[in-house]
Amino acid sequence: MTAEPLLLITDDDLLAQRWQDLAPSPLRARGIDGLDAWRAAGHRLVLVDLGCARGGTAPVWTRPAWQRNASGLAILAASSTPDDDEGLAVLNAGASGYCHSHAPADTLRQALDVIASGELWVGRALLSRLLRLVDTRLPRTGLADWATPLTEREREVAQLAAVGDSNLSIALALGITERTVKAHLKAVFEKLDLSDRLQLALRVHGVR
Amino acid sequence: MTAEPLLLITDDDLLAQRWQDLAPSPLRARGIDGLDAWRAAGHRLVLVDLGCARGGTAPVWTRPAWQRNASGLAILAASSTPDDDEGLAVLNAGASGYCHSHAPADTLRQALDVIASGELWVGRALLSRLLRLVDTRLPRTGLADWATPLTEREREVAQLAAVGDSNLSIALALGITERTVKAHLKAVFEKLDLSDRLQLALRVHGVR
DNA sequence: ACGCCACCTGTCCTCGTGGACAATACAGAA
DNA sequence: TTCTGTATTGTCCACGAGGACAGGTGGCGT
Repeated sequence: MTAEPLLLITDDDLLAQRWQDLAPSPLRARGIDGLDAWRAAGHRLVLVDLGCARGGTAPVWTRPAWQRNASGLAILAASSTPDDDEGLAVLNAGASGYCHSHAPADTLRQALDVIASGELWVGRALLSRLLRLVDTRLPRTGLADWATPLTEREREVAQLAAVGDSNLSIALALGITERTVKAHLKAVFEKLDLSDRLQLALRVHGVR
Repeated sequence: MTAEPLLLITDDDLLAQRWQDLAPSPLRARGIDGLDAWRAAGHRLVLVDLGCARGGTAPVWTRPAWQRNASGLAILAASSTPDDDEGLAVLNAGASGYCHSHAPADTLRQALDVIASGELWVGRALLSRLLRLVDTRLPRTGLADWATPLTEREREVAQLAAVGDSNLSIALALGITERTVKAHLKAVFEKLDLSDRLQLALRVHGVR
């Protein structure tokens, strides 16, 4: 539960006080440059107030310090005036989450837990808007392509293999023998004319 | 922490067993009709396996029992063969979350926590795809992302490995020894915290 | 009843992969 | 000049993957 070291970035003293209890003993920085040192220290979890010097200067997520480190960090971006477009921009810039900076402590803590575990966190409002947007202009084919020649079971096995699961873990997940997994995968490889699971992963995930 | 009563809906006994530890003493139902009684009892939290009678019949989320109750419940829909379109459909049908039915227990528990608190849960893979779909300008971030901590040579090797080349063919392509390729890849795995070339391929190609 | 197919399992065997342990050469920085 | 980082190569080893055999069950349609 947010046991990981947390870095708070805001130049708003009141906000810093509100955030103080989110983790055992969070560190405080006023500028985004603290990111470099934070990452160098081997830490990942960051809560940054987008209100930091917003007026006038370029948005925080376009600064060098952000660009350099966003990839390796789990950054929860918080805004006191949440706005869907800002959320999209900051998420696309590598942040792991976007929320209201004055959200309840429980909500913030949960969001931090989620991004600390490697997932993404997007609030109800923005997320449901995303869903509505995508729903209107439905994506393209998707599944029917690689999955069509496969049986149900082969699809399941292929799906798991394509995200890097080993034969054994697939077997345990599906309650069958490792040998059987191999048999299914062999059929998958033949049907899709693939050489190994890496090629399968590329095919399943639409690479090329 | 998922203290709320939880209803498991699946006709897969193995899955039910895997899910048994998600909450103190979860209830089990084999069909979606249990939803009515569950809501009548004043409960909200549900984990439903979309594999329930999928073949042939209409998708679970179009059945009457679902339509009647989805709004008042916090439903986490799980699929053994996750597919973006299915995810979108089920979320638009009122589910609060969509995930892989064989996801690690910790992940499932976290997802349940999130939807129990009234938020929505969408896995990293689907969510990042949503973001990409909505915001069409995304190229720069993806490129320098995984490559930043790597040296020039490591990047070259990683690039080739990520499209399925064997160590030997990479060696031939770069005019070095297979052993050297291994050394570079070892460094790549360490720097990017990856276990093998399949994970590398997924990272390089922006999956998750 | 017979054949087809999906699903499941077993034992070998070969090979690529990734890690451990070790070493050389060369660049630029302190 | 020493030191650190990059690039290079070597041997040995354990493990998983995939192929090549060779089966077993149950459903389903002709």
